[in-house]
Formats: sequence, C-alpha cells, structure tokens
Amino acid sequence: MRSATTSGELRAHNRVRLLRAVHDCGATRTRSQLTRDLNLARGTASVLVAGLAEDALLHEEPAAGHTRGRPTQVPGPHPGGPLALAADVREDAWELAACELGGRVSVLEVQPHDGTPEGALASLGQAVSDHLSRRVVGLGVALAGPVRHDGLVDIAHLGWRSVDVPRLLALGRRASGPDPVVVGNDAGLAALAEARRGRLRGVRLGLHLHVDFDLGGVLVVDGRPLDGASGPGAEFGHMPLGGGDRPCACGATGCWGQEVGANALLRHVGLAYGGGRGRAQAEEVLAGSREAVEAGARALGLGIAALVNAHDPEVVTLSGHGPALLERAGEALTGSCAPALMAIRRERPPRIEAAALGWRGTLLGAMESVFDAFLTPEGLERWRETGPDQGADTPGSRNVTHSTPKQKILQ
Amino acid sequence: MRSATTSGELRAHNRVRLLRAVHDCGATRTRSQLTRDLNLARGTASVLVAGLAEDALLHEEPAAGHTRGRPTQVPGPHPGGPLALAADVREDAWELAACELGGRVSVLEVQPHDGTPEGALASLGQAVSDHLSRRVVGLGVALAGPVRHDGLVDIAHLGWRSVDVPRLLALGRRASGPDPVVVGNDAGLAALAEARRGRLRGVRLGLHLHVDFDLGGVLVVDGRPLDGASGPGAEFGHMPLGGGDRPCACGATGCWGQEVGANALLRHVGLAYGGGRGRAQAEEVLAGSREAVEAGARALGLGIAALVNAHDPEVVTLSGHGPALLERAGEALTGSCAPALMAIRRERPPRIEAAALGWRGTLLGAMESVFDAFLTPEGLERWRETGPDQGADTPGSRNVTHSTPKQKILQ
DNA sequence: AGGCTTTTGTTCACGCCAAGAGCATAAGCT
DNA sequence: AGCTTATGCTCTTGGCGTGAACAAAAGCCT
Repeated sequence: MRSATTSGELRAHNRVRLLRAVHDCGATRTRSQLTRDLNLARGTASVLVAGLAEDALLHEEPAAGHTRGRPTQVPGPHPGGPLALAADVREDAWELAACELGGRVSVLEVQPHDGTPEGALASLGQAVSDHLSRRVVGLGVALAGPVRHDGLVDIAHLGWRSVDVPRLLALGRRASGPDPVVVGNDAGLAALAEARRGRLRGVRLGLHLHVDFDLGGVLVVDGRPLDGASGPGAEFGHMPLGGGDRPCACGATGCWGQEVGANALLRHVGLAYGGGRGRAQAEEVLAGSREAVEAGARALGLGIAALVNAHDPEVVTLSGHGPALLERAGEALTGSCAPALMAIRRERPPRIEAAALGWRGTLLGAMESVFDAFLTPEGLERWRETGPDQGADTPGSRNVTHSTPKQKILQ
Repeated sequence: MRSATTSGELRAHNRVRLLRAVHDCGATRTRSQLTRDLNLARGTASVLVAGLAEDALLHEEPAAGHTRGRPTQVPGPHPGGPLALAADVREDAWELAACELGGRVSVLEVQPHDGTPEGALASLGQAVSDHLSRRVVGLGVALAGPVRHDGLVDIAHLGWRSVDVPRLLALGRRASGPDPVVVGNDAGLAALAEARRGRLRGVRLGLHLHVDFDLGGVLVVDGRPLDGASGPGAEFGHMPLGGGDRPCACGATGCWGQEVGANALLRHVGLAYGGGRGRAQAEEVLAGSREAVEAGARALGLGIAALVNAHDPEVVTLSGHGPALLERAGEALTGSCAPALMAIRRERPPRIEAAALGWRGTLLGAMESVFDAFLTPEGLERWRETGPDQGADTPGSRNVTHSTPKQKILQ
C-alpha cells in the first residue's frame, strides 16, 4: 500500500487499515480493541466505522462477553458487502466459492472436468457468470502451474501450454465479468493463505512448500509471497536441489520437484505417473510404501537445507502432501536436512511445520488475492462509485459520481 | 517506512520523502523537479525546504542551466549536515570513508591489518573515534562473511568465529560511539548500493551476485536486499548449484561458491588457496588461465539458471570478480546457463550484467545502510534533538528538547 | 434496588497540514 | 525596455486526527 502524503489520502488510508484489520482477524475483534490496536482516537474510530457502515462495507453487532463498562460492538461483514469469488482448479475438477470480508467461505459449486483448458475453464466461467452480482469485487483462480502476469498459464503435466485463462473464462459470459481476475498458482496462493491465516502469520521471512504432483514453493516476505518479474514465483521445485538428474518436463534437468511430489511416489513404486492422474494411487503409496515416502522425505529435506542456507527463513511450512511426508517420515526428512545445513544455521534451524490450512489453502489464497486488490484506497473508492446497496438506508444522502468505468486488472 | 496515520506524521513523512529524493538522485535535481516528482504543491515544497534548511539538513544552491522563467535552486547537502561513516573491511586492509547526503564520498583512511579480528577492528575503531563529530549519524561496516542481527560475524576463510564486531570496534573508543552501527556483509551491501545507485535502480526483483574469494548473493526486492530471519541473507553461495561436491568450510557440501570465486580459480591452477590470501595471484589467473576462468564462468552460469528458474528476477548483476568472468568468458557462462533454464524462462531470460559500481559497491552499500536508518521520521527527529549547528543562524528561535537519549540500534 | 464504577461511544473545539490562488521575482526573449 | 515564462512566497481554505467533555450502558457493591 502506498502511503498517504496529503490529508485527504489519510482518511482513505485509515479506512483501509481498519477494514484490513477486521478482515485479517476474521471479524473477531471488538471496535475498542481495533481502536487501540490501530492507535486511533476513539473519535476517529467512530467516524471511520460510521463511514464504512454507510458504504455497506461493515456492519456492527453486539459483542458476546462483557466485563464492565459500556458494551462494545464487533465490526463484521455487511450483509450487502463485498464478496470475493475464489476458484481452485485441479486436474480433474474445480471448486468455486464466495467469500465475505473476514474470510467466511461458502462453497458455491464443485464440478468435474476433462482436464483440457476449454473443458475446465468454460464450465467454470459459466458458473462464475451465474454467481455474479454487484457485490462481487473480483475472482481469484488457483491453478497448478506457473502463471505469467498476462494471465498465460503452463501446466506441464496436463499439457497446458500458454493457456489464456481470462479469455477462456470469459467464454459464454455476459459483457462485464468480475474485476479484477487474479490468476495465481496453487503453491503461491497456499503460501498467501498461510501468511494471512496460518502458520506464517506475523512471520517476517518464511518459506512455504506445496507438495502436489509436483513441488511448488515460495518465500513469504512480510506476509506476501514473493512475485517474480514475469509472474508469481513459486517455482522452487525447479532448482536442482533434490540430488537427482532426471530431465524434467519444464525443460531443465535434475529438478527438485521430480524427487518429491506424488509423481515421484508413483514412479518409486513402479506405477504410471504424469498426466495429472493417480491422486488416489498416490495416497495409497503415501499410506503404504515406507520406502517411497522416505525417499521423498529425504529429497525434500535436502532441498529445504539448501534453501535455508540461502534464505535463512524463520519457519518452513508444508502444504498438500507435505504434512503427510512430515508425519510419516519426519526423521528421514530432518536426517537429510541437518547435515546439509551450514554450521551457523544448525545452531538455530528454522521450524519445519505442517501448514495450518492444509489443502484448503489454495482456495483461501485465491480469496485473499482478491481482497488484497480490494482492500486498497483505489479498491474502496471503486466500491463507493459502483455503489452497492444504493440508497437503502440513507436515500439521497450521498453525492455519488458514477463516472469512473471499471478497469481490467490482471496479474 | 511505516506510513503516516495522523496529520502530524504527514509532515515528518514528507520531510523524509523529500530528503530521500535528494539523496537518491545524488543532489542533482532542482527544487521544481522535485516538487513535481513528489506531487507536492509549490507552497508545501517551500515550507518543507525551509524547514530542512533550518535544521541543517539541506542547503540550496542556484541551478546551473536555465531556460526561461525564474531560476530554480538545487537542494543539496548542508555544509553542517549529516555524515555517514562507512568502512570496508577486507582480508588485509580496511578503508574508512565519510559520506554526505547525496552520496559524495571522502575517503578518510586506508590501513593494512593482520587479518585477526582484534587487529582489524581495533585500529578501525580508533580511526572511527578520531573522526566522530556531532555530524556523524552512524557507521556502516562491510565484512566478507555472514552477519547475524546481534552483530556476530563468521568469516570462514579468515578463521573469524562469532566475532562481536561492535564490541571490538568500541575498544579504546570514547564513551559514545556512532549510532547506529550497522554491520553487513559485502555481497548484501554491494547489492544495496547497486539497488540505489546502480543497475538495479527501479528494478522490482533483481538478483545480485558478488564474487570475491567466495560467492555471495541476494535477491533485491523493491530496492532492498532481502534479509534473513537471523541476519542479512546474501548466502546464495551455499546452495549446491555449481555441480561440485566438495565439502565446504561452512559445514555443508557441494556449495556453489566453492566453484566460482577466487579460491576456485587458484585451486583450478594448483595454487594454494583459502585463508584470504592470494588476491594478486587470483587476478593473474583471471587474466591468464582461460580454462580456469571458463570453469568458473560455467559454474556461475549453472547456478544463475537455477536461481532464475526459482525466482524469475528481472536482472542479474555481478560485482567483484563477476564482471571479469562475464567479459572473459561470457559465452561459457551463458552457454551453461541457457540449457539449465526452464523452457518458459528461456523466452525472456533476465539480463546478466556487470554491476555499475564494481568493487566500490560494498563501501557505498555501507553508506546507504546508514542513510536508510537516518532517512526515517525517527532518524530526522533525533537529528533535530541532538541539534547540529545549534543556534548559528537563528539563535533561540527553536524550542529544542534535549530529552530523548541516544539508543543503540544494531542489525 | 439504587447508586457507584468502569468502559465505551459521541460530539466538538483545536491545531496541524497540504492545496491552491494570487502575487512577487527573476530570468530569457523580442 | 517591455513581454513572456517558470518559479518562489504568502495567505486563505478545507480536511483530518486529537483529545477533552459528556452521554450511554453495562457490571458491581452495599
């Protein structure tokens, strides 16, 4: 968030701070707590809350437990307030959910698909279209592959090459779709969710690794996954850290991800792998074959050591199949990790933990990415202009200018 | 910089913005340019500049070339303004310099030392003490090894183990030393300098690699090198990216830095290496042995490819011996880099460039690290309180409270 | 039950800040 | 010498957060 330089921007800035605080705590904190936490005067908080309530962004409800003193209120999502649509697209199905401010998720639809870009995205686009309303402030889509800033996606194991996700989503949709449409990869979005509502909360530098068929990972800096120059990063799986030397579908050789994910497990026990099939079998291997699991865990530990040497994160979190590897072969993991650490890192090695949000993280991350775009001075200003819930409470009391047209933001 | 939330902080914030703009451009821009660039009203700029001039932070001089209209002024360092002390400690000598706002450097002393922590740091501490004055707003020290947040430093090739740099610097110094004392490693500081005054200026995500005896490297995010949890990062040299499998002095195996720096060059031609000796010979090898140079360049390129896969930086900059490797064996470098890239990275690979500041970067980075601490609302407030150039221009015109004591900040 | 204490919300006067208009200034240009 | 142009300065204006005074709404105590 760019910081305020004029007194006018101050107000917008404080509106965002308050709304973000409500969102980040899941609408659990009372107004008086928020006032203290944000270092506001009570009077300022009054004005801010009143303004946000009038704009259908907040709605206060009485707090549950009291002690003494005048009872305080808990600001939470407004019944007519903003909604983020979030979609998680996996190899054989997608899931679409609506999320309100504060993070409450309602699953709207789950549908299988045939794995082709068109098959997966056209049906999702239709579902998105069905659930559009003035309340929708954006769509976040999680996909299992590298995403470029222009929305093009490659998913090697599904054979997706430079797939234009926003365009395919728009098939059969009415004129104006959700705005913005944020496309991100599963590992990066899982990391984002973990940073906001999981184990990486409050962590200045964390490392998140997401184990699915492949391995994805990112650094989380000050609560935000680190983007690359041409798109979200999250490609730690394509460094040669696992000790192998297989050619990888990505075009490089010896990629770490080749040795760690579900594909590696399947390969290890001689099953067919690749193409995005075999989730069920992989889970059987994970439960059954100690040897395959330990091999994966060792490769995971080896790479973690290299990344810890280089980046010195405070915590390493694992999502997807990662927690299972940690639970069933934790000693193999740490046993391969420790000797590969620099001596000075061994004194205080980072914690290696299961992510708090598990597989749900990718969907929650898609939601957070939408709210990240919304919870800005610009996002709130647009909400005011497009005017949801117009005139219901206070007819004619506002001078709304319906001037600025919606603008497409892709990242 | 934490952003303003009250109207009082607004002024402090804008003072910082203006001063930072003057510093970052090297005191070249005119007041009218700055006013436009920072989106200030002319009146606001007037007040800000007047205030900063009264506090002995800025001094305006007439601009050189005019066109039409009333001539404008160029704000630059005040003759009694803040000075940053910056030291570059190498294996056999140190250099101490004083830097004014805007970045002009005056070398104060250069002295050889015996390579021991005491030998190097006591004499440097004495020199620092000799040049202390009320104008000094901090000391930055660049060292060739990992630094922890508490100021402890390890330099494997010099045998420094958990050396308490601030303490040794204080030997024989009078009661109050410079404040803050910022200790950083050479690669990280070179990256910082490059981010502010070199090729990484304005780059959102860059990768900087510093080749000396070993190899150091960091990501530069939004103009700042990425710190680790327990200290500045800059340890990319200790990932297994170079294709070797030698045990490293750091305690791990196969470290990339083993294959790239001056030590690797010396080893490649059968000369003694390690212990921080052999800078002259290494430069001869660099000039003479094509084979050794190409081996180093290949290892460098291989690691760069892995890092580009993972992080997707916009530019990769090389300092120390890096530019020589690039110049004398650029094809070997790119030849080993390209095939190790993911296919999607090959389409638009990042530029690999020599750093603009060369070996000077470490010293300049040490300076920037001091100004980074100073150019904050807190830093400027302290300057006001400790009151440089008190009452010279405007005796008794200010109500200065000499209350807040100096406070030690180490990082 | 009634009064007291405690905490929170509301209102308003105040001070501070940046914006912006009007005017002054100092050059180049004709 | 007078005009044009860009910049600096000053003063008024509107907006914002602060903090004090007051009101409100509960729990607590006698």
